[in-house]
Amino acid sequence: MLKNTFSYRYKKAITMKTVTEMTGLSERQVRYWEEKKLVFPERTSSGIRRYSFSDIELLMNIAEKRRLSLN
Amino acid sequence: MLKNTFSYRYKKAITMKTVTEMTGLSERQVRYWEEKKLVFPERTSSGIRRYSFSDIELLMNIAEKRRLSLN
DNA sequence: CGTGTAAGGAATTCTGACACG
DNA sequence: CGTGTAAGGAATTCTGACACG
Repeated sequence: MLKNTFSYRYKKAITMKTVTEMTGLSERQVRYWEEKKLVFPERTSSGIRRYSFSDIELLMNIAEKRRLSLN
Repeated sequence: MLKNTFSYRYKKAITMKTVTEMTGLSERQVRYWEEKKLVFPERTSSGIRRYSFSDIELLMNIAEKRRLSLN
């Protein structure tokens, strides 16, 4: 059961559109932060990025910290 | 923490391609079982289906039962 | 540096239908 | 009944580049 719990959180299964909707970030931002080695999506065989819920939380944390540093 | 655990499992965030890869089912099968009221994905504003990990487990359970009944 | 955007192509998704059995 | 498939269109995703500041 615990094992499954973790797999839900870390399983890379979510595509870009859903990520931008859940985080409020733009595609550009999400890809840029990947370029900066802040997030590491997997890729499907055709090159589509797939993120985990954990990745999404990470992105939201980064965004929040950035907001705080700007104010 | 527990609340988050459940949200990972039930959050509708996964699109068709990933579902077919995780379940081994065809798109046709997944859509047909929806037609039969066995699974209930959400839809994005543009009409794209989104499934949860729970949905995927359900689909795998259905597939497994079907396999057993055929043997 | 961090992000928006237009460009062009490729992969994904959708529906309704026909086929087979 | 349950599933495959071809059709056509729409939405998504990708990369590399230019722009701005």
